[in-house]
Amino acid sequence: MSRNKFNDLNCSLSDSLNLIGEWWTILILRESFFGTRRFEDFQQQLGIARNILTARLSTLCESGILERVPVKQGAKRHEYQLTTMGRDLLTIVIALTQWGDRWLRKDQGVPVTFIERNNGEEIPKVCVRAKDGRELKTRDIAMLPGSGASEDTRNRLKQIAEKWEKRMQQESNS
Amino acid sequence: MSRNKFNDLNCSLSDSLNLIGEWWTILILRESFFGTRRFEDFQQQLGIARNILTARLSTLCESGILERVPVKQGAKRHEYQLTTMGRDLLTIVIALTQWGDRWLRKDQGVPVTFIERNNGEEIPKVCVRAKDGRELKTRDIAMLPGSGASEDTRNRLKQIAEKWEKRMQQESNS
DNA sequence: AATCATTAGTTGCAATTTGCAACTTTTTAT
DNA sequence: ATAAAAAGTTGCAAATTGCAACTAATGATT
Repeated sequence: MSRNKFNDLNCSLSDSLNLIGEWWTILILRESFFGTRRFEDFQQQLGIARNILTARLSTLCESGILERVPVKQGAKRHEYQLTTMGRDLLTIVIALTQWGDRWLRKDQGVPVTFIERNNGEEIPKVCVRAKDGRELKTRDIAMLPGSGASEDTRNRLKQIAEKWEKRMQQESNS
Repeated sequence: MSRNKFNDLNCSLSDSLNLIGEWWTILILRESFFGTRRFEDFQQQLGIARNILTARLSTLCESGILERVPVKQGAKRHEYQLTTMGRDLLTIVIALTQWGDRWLRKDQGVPVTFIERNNGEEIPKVCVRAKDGRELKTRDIAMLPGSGASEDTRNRLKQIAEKWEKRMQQESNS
């Protein structure tokens, strides 16, 4: 059977993963952020199979994350460039990299450091923050149905909230 | 041939993706953040095949993102709970969800809104920020070799920097 | 203690996906 | 004009995924 494209979950997370959750896709995006634009360069930097690269680049273009741009005026050959939508994935690329740095490189040391180009200051940890900049953890966050919530989503969120209540009570009793 | 476990790229991003980049893994983690702990509940909520769920939960436990905890004192049956390492992935789950909200739900409306549990305020956009809270974009960020950089990494970073210089010059000339 | 339902997996098989390498077709460079 | 590089495409073998049926424990009920 075909790989479920996570559809029925009424969650933007599944939608995102349908577009960028495939093998190689995020590494291709990382290369894009590094300035790589040409098929051959992606292929050599990543060592990805050419047919897979073709497929991924096509999906990324179709979904509006990359766009094909002529190499120069009127040329038929093209480059793959990040769109605004694609550049907005920077957060995710950096967050994943930082997480790997923190948890998988404890001993070996960090391979790459991100700094601000202006002043050379190290980029702080990307994390969920309140308006005032405090880092928020799981238990600081709750969920409400949004404007596009289905009946299913509403029910699920209610369930989750109740379960959470119950757990908090248990904890305070013990 | 086996799926390349992106090894030779000396980048924490590839390491992260090796652990959480597989199909279903991030959705399983989302369920964990929602409070799901039992095999059967993951299975029903996600509709994932049981063998795949088994495989993913095992990988997640082996890599220290989840841990198996007895359901109660001395019970042999267990639950899957996020570790600190796992909870630190909240950033990524929320960032991916928000990205989907922004770019894939323009019309339909957002299914779920994240708020602060304390005060009900909406959670701001997760993004790369400077210390003072400014959102940083791709061009505000540069990379330096870190303490664990291989010779290859150093060379690559040098290349990238040079390429960037060149591009900036071209832009200023035109 | 015996029976039954639930939970948590396992197994086998069919359908997809991936990787590799060789081949084609345009462009670009000399 | 010729050669080399760029950008894919194609065919086939190997690996992964999904499904459904099966098994083995636990927990609940009588």
